[in-house]
Parts: sequence; C-alpha cells; structure tokens
Amino acid sequence: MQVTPELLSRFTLLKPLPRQVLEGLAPHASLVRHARREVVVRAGVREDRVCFLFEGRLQGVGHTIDGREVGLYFIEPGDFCGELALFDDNPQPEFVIATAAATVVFLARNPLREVMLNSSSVSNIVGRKLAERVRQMTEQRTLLGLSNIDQRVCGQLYLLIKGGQRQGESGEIVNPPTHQEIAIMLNISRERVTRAFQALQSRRIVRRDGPGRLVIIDLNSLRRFARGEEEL
Amino acid sequence: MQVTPELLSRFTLLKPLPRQVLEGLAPHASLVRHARREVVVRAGVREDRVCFLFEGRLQGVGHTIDGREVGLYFIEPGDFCGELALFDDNPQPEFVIATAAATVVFLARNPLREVMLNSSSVSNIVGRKLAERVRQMTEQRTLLGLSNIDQRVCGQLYLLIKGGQRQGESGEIVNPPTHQEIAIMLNISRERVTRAFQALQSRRIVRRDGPGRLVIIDLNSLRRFARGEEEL
DNA sequence: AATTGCTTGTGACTCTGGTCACGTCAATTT
DNA sequence: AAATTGACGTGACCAGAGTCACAAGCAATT
Repeated sequence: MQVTPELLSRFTLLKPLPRQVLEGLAPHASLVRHARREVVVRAGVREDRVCFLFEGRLQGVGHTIDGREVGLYFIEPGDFCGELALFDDNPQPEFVIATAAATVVFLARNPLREVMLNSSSVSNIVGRKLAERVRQMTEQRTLLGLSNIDQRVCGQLYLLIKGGQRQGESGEIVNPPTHQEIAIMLNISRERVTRAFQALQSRRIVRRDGPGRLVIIDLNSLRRFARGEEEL
Repeated sequence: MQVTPELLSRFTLLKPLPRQVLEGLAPHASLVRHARREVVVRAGVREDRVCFLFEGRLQGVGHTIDGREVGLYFIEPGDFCGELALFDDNPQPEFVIATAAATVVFLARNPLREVMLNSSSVSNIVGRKLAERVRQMTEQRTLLGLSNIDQRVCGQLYLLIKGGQRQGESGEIVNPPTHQEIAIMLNISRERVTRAFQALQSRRIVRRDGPGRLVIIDLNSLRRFARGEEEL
C-alpha cells in the first residue's frame, strides 16, 4: 500500500526531516498490516528495510540454542526497529513479532541510509535513537538482576507505562502484553507472572479493564514494590 | 600522560583515520592506568570523554535498585566504551570497572564528535561499532534464557574465547574473569559458578594454568554443553 | 449455540539454586 | 615471617520458582 509523506512525518524519527526529503522517501515505503503473532522482521536475514510501527505493539524476541524464547524489548507506536541495517550489512540478531494486530511502515534501507549520510542532523537523530536503544536494553537487563520476581514484574509494568503518565498517581497500559510475553522478558515462567498479577489485583494495585486495557490503580504502590520497599 | 598519534592508531576504531586527523586528536587524549577494581567510567554522570582500552579487561556493570550488581559486558583490549556520549548528552547508564589492572586512553568527546561529523567514513565506523554493541548485548541477554545454568556458564566461557580460536579444538582465556564477575553476568550466585567450574575441571574440559590463564582443553565438549546436547 | 483456540487461573510436587557458614589457598602487604 | 586480603571450594538447609496437569474464562468462528 502507498505511503504519503504526511504519514512518514508522524514518526518521531522522521518528523524533523524537510518536506522535500520525505517526498523522496515516500515511494520507497509501504504500509503493511500484520495480524497478532505474525513475524514482522526475521532473525538471521539481511533485512533491506527498516520497520516503523504505526499502531499495535511489537516485541523483539531471541531464541536460545535449545529453542526457548527470550523477550528483548517492546516497540510502541511511533517507534521503529530493524535499524541495525542502517549501520552495517550483518543480519538482524532477533525476530520481531506483532503482539497485537499491528500496522507498520517498511522503509527501504538504502534511500534512508542516503538521507542519513547526506544530512548530519538526520544521522544525529538515528544515532541518538540507537543510543537510546542501548540504554533501554541496559535498563531491561538490570531488571533481571532483581532476585525478587514480583519486583521484576512491577518494574516491567512500570516500564510499560508511557512516560507521560509516570508522574501521576495512576496510569494505564493499552493492549498489555500477555503473561507469556512478559514472562520471556523477565526470564520467568508464565504461571509465575499470573501469580504476581493475582497478588497485584487482590491488592487493588492493578485492574484489568476489558481485553485491551490494564489500569494501574495505585502507581505509587507499584513503584514501592518495584523498589523492593514493600513485599507482595 | 601524553598520547602519541601512533598509540591512537592501535585502536581498531581509530586505525582507519588519516594521520593528520590522529595528530589533531592526540592532544585531547590522555593515558591512565587503573588498578584492579577501580571505577573507570561512572554511571549517571555526563561523561565528556570516551574510554579506549589498551590492556587489561573492563566490565560494564549496572546496579539494581536494591544494590545488587549486574554484569553487562566485558571490554577487551583494542575495544572502547562510553561511546554513548558521542550520540547524545544523556548520562552513562552503567559503571565501567577494571577487572584486571588496565591501561586506558581517554579521548575527549567533543573533538572526536567533530571528527565523526565531518567524515562520513568515521561516523560509519562508530555507527557500526554501536550496532555491534547492540548485537553483543542481544547475544548476552539470550544466554540468560537458558534454563540450565551450566549451559549458561559454558556459553559465557565460549563468548570469552577470542574469535580466532573458536574454530580449533582447544583455546585459552587470558586474565579470565573471577567467578563473581561471571556470576553477575549470568544472574547466578558466585558459588554456583564455582560448582560449574568444578564440574568442567573434573571432566578435563577446562584447566586453570596459573592465576592469569584458563585453558579450554576440549572446546568441542564445551560447545556441546553450551548447546545442551550433553549435561554436566 | 456449539466449537475451537488462546489466555488466564490454580493446586501439588519436585528440585534447583540461593544463602549461610565455613575452610583453604595464594598473593600481597606489613 | 606474620598478617591480611581476596578468590576459590564445599556442605547443609530451604525458600521459591519451574513444571505438569487441568479447569475456567473469553473471543472469534462455524
């Protein structure tokens, strides 16, 4: 499906680009819908495109040698993935899967790379994004260091709350990941995630609101549990 | 201590730079020796320099909220760290500590950034390195997905063997990390690492050779254990 | 309305890995 | 040489996480 320059400018990475550049990129972009559970980016393949998420949620997943799934990161709308292809020709290290029905824009790698090289402001933006990715991975890895598993779950939920809401007393997570998806992020079993959620729900700290919405009733308590100041 | 352009050119990142550029950078570089256990780069601080490792070994470590140490990556001679400062002004997310007496070259951030922006070939190199870092972190994270802990240890040892030796039937690790340092990389206890090593040593798969050298006697077996094809 | 498929919920059992409390050993300092 | 320090080694105990098995809930489809 065709993509307009306007659509491209909805992404934070591309927004600062001049209109003219966006018009040059648009013909190399295509809009694709992915059903839940579909593979969006393949591991081990030299991808020739970068994937921008318009709506839905994606998850980067790796695989251990014995076939177990490992959750690496979540991608929220407006963000992108597969950006390693912009820097070298090595294959993608991980799969990216749609954890909710997703609309993505694939943008051919080479034109974007050109834009990146010719405009230092663009390569700055891409570089900053990659740096941010490293910080995000570091933060996620640090979560795994917590010995108390309930802490990990609370910490993960906290990371899933959109930045703007983190100040308030309550928040929400739209299209929350399944317990299984959280489990592989935190290196724990699905059942253990369920039990952690049970504890949080019985204490009125979180509440499910239909299939696609998780309400964080008491954000302060969630923070305290994540910090280990209080135990579940 | 003063640094010569020749010294700078010993680092893979800087090697491709023209002599003239290296001469411009040298005045902004300084050579520092760090004793074992010393902090080389601080977390939470806006570092204004990038750290190149000349000899020794460094380890990036994070801290959980409850103070537990988390091992993130090892830095080998010729490699560098603190490169996020080149991309944005946000603080360093992790500490970097010398796990063996180390000689490092600090290179001021801004001059290097200038070089990077003016030469697309240099920004390519830096970008490739950052992409490589992401791959490395992904690989390390995937190790943690292994349910069998002995597998993790074997996998970690395998990663510690320098690339060139991985083909052969045997190998070595110079200045191997302590059990504690491995433990925090793999999210397990120091004692558990010791027990894994006991098992490997009693099966004549690895052997300590003095304080600073670990010999991998049977690399094929190590690989099999890492893959879970055989159990310790 | 029934079926299918996926997610969540829950109990029981097992067993691994963390923790604690030591002891040993080698290297370095005093 | 004695003392100190830090790394490594080892046993015993036990909380807690994984696993298995199955039930229940919910959506989408037939």
